[in-house]
Amino acid sequence: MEALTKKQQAILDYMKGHVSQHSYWPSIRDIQAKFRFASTNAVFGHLQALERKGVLQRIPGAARAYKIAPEVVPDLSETVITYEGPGENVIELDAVPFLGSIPAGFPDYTESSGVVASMQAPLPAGARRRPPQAFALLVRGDSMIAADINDGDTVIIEPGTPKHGDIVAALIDGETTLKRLIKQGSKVYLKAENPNYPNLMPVSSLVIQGIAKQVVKAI
Amino acid sequence: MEALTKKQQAILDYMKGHVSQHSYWPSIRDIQAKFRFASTNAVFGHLQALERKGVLQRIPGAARAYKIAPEVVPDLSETVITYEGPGENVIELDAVPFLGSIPAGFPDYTESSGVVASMQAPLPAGARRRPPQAFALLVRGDSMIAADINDGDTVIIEPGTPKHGDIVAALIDGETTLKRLIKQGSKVYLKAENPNYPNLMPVSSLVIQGIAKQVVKAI
DNA sequence: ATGTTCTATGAATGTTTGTTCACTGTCAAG
DNA sequence: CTTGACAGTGAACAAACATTCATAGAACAT
Repeated sequence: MEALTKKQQAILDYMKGHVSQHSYWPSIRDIQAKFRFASTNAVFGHLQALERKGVLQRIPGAARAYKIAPEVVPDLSETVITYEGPGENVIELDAVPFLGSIPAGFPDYTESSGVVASMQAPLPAGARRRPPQAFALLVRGDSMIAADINDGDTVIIEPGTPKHGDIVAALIDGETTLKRLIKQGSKVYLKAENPNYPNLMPVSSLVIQGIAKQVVKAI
Repeated sequence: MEALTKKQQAILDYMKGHVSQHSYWPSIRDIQAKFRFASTNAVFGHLQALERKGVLQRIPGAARAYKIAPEVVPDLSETVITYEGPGENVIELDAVPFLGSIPAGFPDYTESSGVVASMQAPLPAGARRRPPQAFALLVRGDSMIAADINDGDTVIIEPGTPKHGDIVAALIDGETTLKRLIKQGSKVYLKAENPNYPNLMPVSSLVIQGIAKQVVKAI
């Protein structure tokens, strides 16, 4: 499998995030607006590249119609992880499905803050039929650095309803972010664990993907 | 929640099945062709009705873009079911998620054979983020009558790779069917367990949703 | 130096697709 | 008998959308 360029990966990630959040694919113009292209043809070329490299299938002539190759989903079958499940039982997972990368930075401010812009939805479209209860994500960015979650680390995400103080994976504007959840009364904020970033980020409509339960440090 | 008419239910089911199988929504004209309407407006009216009744959300102006209300998913929380899991352990599930109805008949021949045409994809779009490993389906139709699976029964479906002779839930042409899987060499057939129906149904591209593991009889 | 690939702009085209309007028939309630 | 909700035909429109063509700068290997 030919490797993807940074922009191709970012576009693919955005598309996956859009599907996860909205349940339908973005149009070419949606992608164009997201990445601030001046021409739809820029997007078109990237989509062609994604299809040529075998990670995306376009349906000719149809609007907002794509498929994603299931094979793009890697896994952590080689890695043995002790995984703290709900309750007190510790499960030893030898094959936590690995479902992509995730940015810990602010999606829309990434370019000016030096955080890697690439992010990935936790559930690729081709593999969402019967996803596991828990999954692993690769962290990109440094906004969780104060929580000792750094670029390159792997985070185990478990579905569930998060409490105040939990580190959550949340979908905001089609992008997945990793942040600490702050509840103040009825208001919900996301807090980046990096002193260089603004502390509280008010969230109107956020979709919690899951709760970060364990971090596997990069070596 | 206002009740849906038969046709509305069928259209909603077809849309869900289409998303499950193709990963993108059907266009109005796709639905029109499926139900042999002479006018797109027939579909349009039904979609309006589905939205008015709160089970479907349309995105105005956008093509192939819909959302499904998560609340439409009922459950079996009241029912306690002993569920035979993989291996020999028997699990007592008190809340198997209930994900819709399924026809046991032939999707395209239903009108002439008296089988209820309504079917439903096992994973509604609004609830597919983190579906459970096992789920329950309501059986519609009588094509599995010889296997003592009748209209109104509930079947517990478990994901997995089926063997020859297993009763499976399979997606064919956007519709979910419940049939026995027959493997003859490299060829795969689906067999309806009803002497009134043609015995073997050759399948070119079928998507196995899961294997029927247990039947909860209707009372 | 030079061709090639990648990435992008800008404009144009033609199809797909949602949406609207006018009209008809059916069926049950008042 | 009438009214109104429901389901459908048929035609037409306008916006959304994918796609194509012409062009060009940057990076990079030959």
